Amino acid sequence: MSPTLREKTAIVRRRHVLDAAIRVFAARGYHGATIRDISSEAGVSDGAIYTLFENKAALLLGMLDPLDERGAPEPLRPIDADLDVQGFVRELFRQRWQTLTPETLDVLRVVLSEALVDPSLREILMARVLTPALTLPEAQFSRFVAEGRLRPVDIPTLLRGVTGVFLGLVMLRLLGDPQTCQHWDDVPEQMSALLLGGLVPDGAGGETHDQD
Amino acid sequence: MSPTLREKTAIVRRRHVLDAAIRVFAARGYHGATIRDISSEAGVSDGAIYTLFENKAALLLGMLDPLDERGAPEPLRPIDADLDVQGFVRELFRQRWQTLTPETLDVLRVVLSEALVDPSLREILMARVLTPALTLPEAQFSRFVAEGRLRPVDIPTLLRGVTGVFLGLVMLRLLGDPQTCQHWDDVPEQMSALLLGGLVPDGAGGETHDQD
Amino acid sequence: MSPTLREKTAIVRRRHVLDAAIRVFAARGYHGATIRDISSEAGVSDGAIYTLFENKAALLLGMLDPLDERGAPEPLRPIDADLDVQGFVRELFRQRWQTLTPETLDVLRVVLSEALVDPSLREILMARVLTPALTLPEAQFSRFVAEGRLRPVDIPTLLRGVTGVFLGLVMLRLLGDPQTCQHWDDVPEQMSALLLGGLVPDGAGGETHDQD
Amino acid sequence: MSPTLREKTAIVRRRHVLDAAIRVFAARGYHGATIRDISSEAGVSDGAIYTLFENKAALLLGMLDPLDERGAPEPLRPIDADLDVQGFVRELFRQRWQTLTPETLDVLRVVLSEALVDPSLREILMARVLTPALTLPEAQFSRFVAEGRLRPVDIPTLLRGVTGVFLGLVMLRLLGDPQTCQHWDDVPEQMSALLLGGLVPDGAGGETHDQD
DNA sequence: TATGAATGAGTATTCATTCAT
DNA sequence: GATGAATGAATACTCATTCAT
Repeated sequence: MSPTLREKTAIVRRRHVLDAAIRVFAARGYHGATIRDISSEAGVSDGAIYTLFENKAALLLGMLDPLDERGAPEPLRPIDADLDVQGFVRELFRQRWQTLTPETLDVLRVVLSEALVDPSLREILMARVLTPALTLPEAQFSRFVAEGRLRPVDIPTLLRGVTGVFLGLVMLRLLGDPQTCQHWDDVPEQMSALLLGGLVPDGAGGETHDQD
Repeated sequence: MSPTLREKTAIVRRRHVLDAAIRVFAARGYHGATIRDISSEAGVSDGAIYTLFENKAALLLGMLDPLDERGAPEPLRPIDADLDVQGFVRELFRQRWQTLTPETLDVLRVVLSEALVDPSLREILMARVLTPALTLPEAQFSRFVAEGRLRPVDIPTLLRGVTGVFLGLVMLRLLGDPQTCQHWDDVPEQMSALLLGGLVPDGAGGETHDQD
Repeated sequence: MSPTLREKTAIVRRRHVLDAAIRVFAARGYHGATIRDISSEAGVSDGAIYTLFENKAALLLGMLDPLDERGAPEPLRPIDADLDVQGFVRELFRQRWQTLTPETLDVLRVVLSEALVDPSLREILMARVLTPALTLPEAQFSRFVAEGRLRPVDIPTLLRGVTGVFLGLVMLRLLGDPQTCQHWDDVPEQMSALLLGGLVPDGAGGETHDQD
Repeated sequence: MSPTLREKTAIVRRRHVLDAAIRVFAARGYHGATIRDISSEAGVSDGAIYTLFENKAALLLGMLDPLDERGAPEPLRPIDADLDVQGFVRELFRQRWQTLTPETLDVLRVVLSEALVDPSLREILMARVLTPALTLPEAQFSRFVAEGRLRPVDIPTLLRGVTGVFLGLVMLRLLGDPQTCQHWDDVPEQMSALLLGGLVPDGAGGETHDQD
């Protein structure tokens, strides 16, 4: 065992193994990765994994913790109250994009992959990541509508749209769309602009949102 | 049995097994499903699967065929040329939603799950499904821009947005967001309205898309 | 696969594997024996074991079946009704000894070993082997007592004694007592004689069993 | 701490760990019990076990020591020389039964279980427990025969019978025969009576022991 | 000496795939 | 072609043992 590892406390060790697991899972998928793969990548023994995690599935769940730590708090950050709508939406996209570090994208790759076919993981992902993303900004949007600074759209629907764009573009990136990957840093600005201004030029008869 | 009929039988059998595979994969995931599960569901023997498909992975690839058959051709259908922008966008969303039969959603659940962690499947999915979706409507949108009926947005970016919303909402549905599941049939209309009109009321200073 | 094995039906195959398991378990103990050991001994693959038996424990339970087949029926055989006490007891011992083929002794070695520390196996052994041995001869002994041909001993106690001697001598043999192993075939006669006649010579004041 | 006390502590610790091991082995079996189980039960660390015992097997062997201490010395106790046969046999059974404390039964459960399938343990058990039990009373019985107070039976055979009954009834108890468990304290008296008096009433033609 | 975290060899079981019938 | 029993490689997990502190 290297001195570097030795001086690490259990929690650091745990984090170290988790990082290795994220890399390996992202590269081979949850099922394609063996405990041996992960322990090798982390530079520990097979058995050590099991002193830190209950089992292989716990490694997957453990990957969600940093997602909370880094992802969730951000949207909670009180966005400047007298921001205008444009500023708010742009800031929302920007914040969400900021959470998407390479490691977070690796986590999402694996967690989304498994959540699609594992109901229990799905519930956890829903409760810890998606539901916050779908509800926290509700208050702010409601205020904007009340103040007439936003078209009177259905807020939950709006949030599905906003989160949908975010999630969809993450998928496009994870699925390897070259254009999305290449212009990744511009995407939040582009998407907020798209959503804010709409497609139809003013006066072009674009009164299309009085449905519903 | 004539060779033609024999061959036809093979095709029908293949389709039959594929349908069973879709159900089983969707329920247990690709890795959680065994050949035995699938052969039981299809009412054939284990060995029979291997006369119809090279191996387990070929079942997964086979699931993409009907996606082509039903999904891809649709966007190709020449949308009425003198449709206005609103009509075109709405029709685009409607068509894509129409492809999302329960079976297609099952296919997407499994294929997206695997594509996230399997580069080779990713490429195939990209080539056969996503690239068409991201490029075919380009021409029409370009014409709209040229005619001044659409804000002068970057077309590829626009298509990432449109496809992103679509993909993101599919994800929200597959991940079990109750609101998305419940109002599934209203979503295309809501999303096209959102995209077309934008969030900012006319005259509210929403000139936000001159960035880039 | 050898032609010899090939022609065996599943039930014969099962028996074949069970025989191998008995040999291996007897040699290494239940826990010391690996599935690989058994499959090698039987000349089949690891996986084949699991098409014939639920799991390793089922191999152990399966070993009890022949014990029933060969062991239980014997004591049931209607022993000649007008046999005298001496004849009956001798016949009882002889029959029980007959069941103790080398293979049965191997089975007993393993089953007794595990039953001592596994309550569930204990129950099964009790129900299928010991209880019959402890109760079936009750009727005959009762008749002997009623006819005054047997001292008025407590029948259940007597049967514990008879079965105890049997079980104890099996243990002595299994534990390797040289004398017991060497004179194994004489043991039933010796023990029935011992039990029948008692230790104290007639008239030596040996009226010791009027207690109770 | 003086060397003596330190040493004493080690001995006490050893005994303490051994007691814990007996309880755990009896409950889960030798193979079902982990070092962790035992160290937890004893309230020491895993590593501490290995300062007191060479390895797991040494714990098993260690369990035999108290069996010597309590079990073996007893039969050696010079039984009153002018005891009559009945008294001697009864005393023999009583002494053996006295050694069967609950803890001794736990030890026997585990040791017999393992000895059945482990030749090396078998030899040790034979040398330290069974051989003494099978030979020590020989002298006394020989004298009785010489004095004509005992039928002229083969002494080694007689001792197999006596020890066999003992061992067999211990097995019946350990295997959970309800009757044996319930009347456990009466068993020595019953069995000595049975052996002493025989089954056949005097004068009923029970001259059955002139075999051999 | 005691600790208990780390080690890694060992194993029951699964399951994609084959192939004799 | 169809069958399904047999194959055996692959793998998560356990636990006796060690050793740095």
